Amino acid sequence: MSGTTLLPMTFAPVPRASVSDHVFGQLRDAIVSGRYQPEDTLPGERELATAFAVNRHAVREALRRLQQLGLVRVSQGGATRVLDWRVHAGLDLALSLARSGDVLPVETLVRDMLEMRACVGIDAARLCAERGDPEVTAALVRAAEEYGTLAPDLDQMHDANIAIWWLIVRGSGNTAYLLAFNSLVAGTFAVGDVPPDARAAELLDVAGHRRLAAAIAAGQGTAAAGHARALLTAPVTTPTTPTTRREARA
Amino acid sequence: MSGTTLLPMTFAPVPRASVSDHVFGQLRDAIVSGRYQPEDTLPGERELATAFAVNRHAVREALRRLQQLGLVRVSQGGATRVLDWRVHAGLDLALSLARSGDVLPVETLVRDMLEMRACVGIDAARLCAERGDPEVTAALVRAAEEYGTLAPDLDQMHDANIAIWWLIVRGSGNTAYLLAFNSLVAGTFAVGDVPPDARAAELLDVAGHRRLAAAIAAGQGTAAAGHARALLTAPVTTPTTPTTRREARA
DNA sequence: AAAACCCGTCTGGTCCAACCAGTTGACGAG
DNA sequence: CTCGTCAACTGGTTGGACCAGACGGGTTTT
Repeated sequence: MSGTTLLPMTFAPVPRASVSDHVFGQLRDAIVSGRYQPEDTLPGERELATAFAVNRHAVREALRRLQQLGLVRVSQGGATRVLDWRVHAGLDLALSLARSGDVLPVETLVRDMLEMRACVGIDAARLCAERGDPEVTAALVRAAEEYGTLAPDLDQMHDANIAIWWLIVRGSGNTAYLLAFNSLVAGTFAVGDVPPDARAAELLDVAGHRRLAAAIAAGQGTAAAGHARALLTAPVTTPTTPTTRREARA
Repeated sequence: MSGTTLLPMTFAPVPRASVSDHVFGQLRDAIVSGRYQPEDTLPGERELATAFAVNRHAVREALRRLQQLGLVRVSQGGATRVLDWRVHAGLDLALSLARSGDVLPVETLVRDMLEMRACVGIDAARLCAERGDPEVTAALVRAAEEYGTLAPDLDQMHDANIAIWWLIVRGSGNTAYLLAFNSLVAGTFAVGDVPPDARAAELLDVAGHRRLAAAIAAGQGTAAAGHARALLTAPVTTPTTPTTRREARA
């Protein structure tokens, strides 16, 4: 317990990207940004290896990840072809899309993810109320109680908020919702500066979260959905100074 | 055109899985089925390589894919640890979950995916009506027209149905919806025998799809959402022999 | 001339062997 | 007992070699 020197917690662990991570990132950006069009043939592995100045194995590992994401289709003997990510990529791509922001405007992607969060969250709240495990709902009420104690600190509230919604999604018993929730959380984290201030109003609405938890614990699906809607649709409909924040692209 | 012998189209291309695909599949199943618990340490790469009787690179490529899915966390120097997929995996895992059905009951997963499809589809229809590109809505009306001509053939209707919904989701302008839709479609395909008969009622409702397309083309968001709900919630609410099928948990 | 075939050469797939680079933990010096 | 050191892990990277499937152009056949 002693011996650990106190450090400012503003330090983030230095990201140590491996060689194949770099290759993956560059190829991913090149594909999602359209520099490689669908059905284009990627350069051969050996050629890519020399171009990136890395070993061929590193290129192969990167290609495997791209294949897993649905960005390329590799076939022995034939060339590796680029797929249309709008057709073949799954929600996990949102994370990658967020990281390399030059694909489509970051704020559009954020809006999309918030919309989806609302859509899924509302239904998850309803389902959690209707078929939620008493244990989970109890934990939810408890979490909603403790949520208020973090009142001013938005960062802590953000984490606690995610924990609350994780309980709700988990309690809905819908695995697809759970996985989609994870994808959205990861994507939101990746985009970094998500909530300008619209999220703040939602996060600070302690009473709203408490009402939501109560409705779920009471098994009132419709009421729970209503409270969830009140919480989740606010950021989407509130434009928050429309035509500002458009820099960071030059 | 000549020379190609006529073949019954019931033949499916033989799946040629590479070595790393096998390794990936086995490790994935071992993890999602719980044979490896979260925080467990996976055997070393060299050990896995000898266990699978393959080269270490094949193991590494498989591990990269698992990492991409959010199933493991690898760190140089330290051991590769198993992550809790319910926390770290994204919606793309649904496909893997469907493939190795021993994780959770297949029909539960199908129900979850249908629920999510309804949730997303309804909102996408509303958004497509409200902010859909005229080109897309026109194509949608056209697709809905042609949809009826495939009347009896359920397989063709299934494909055409996916095409229609792809247009709607695309027209909604929400990239997250689009990616989630792709994940769900892939997962549904992977599960194979999706629609017992509940889907049939939905697929055969040609008029319903036409109404939906018309509402979207007219820009009537609420009406579109209503028609979408009518189409999409039927399979979910229809229990198909209610209190049966509850086994597969012992 | 047109169709069928064959084979060189390209692609990715797999393997072996070695070494680099962090992490961990046990062991010995203080 | 504490602390530094170091050996023994772990994954990360490299090079080279060979196998297997696909493609394309040239040759043969019709």
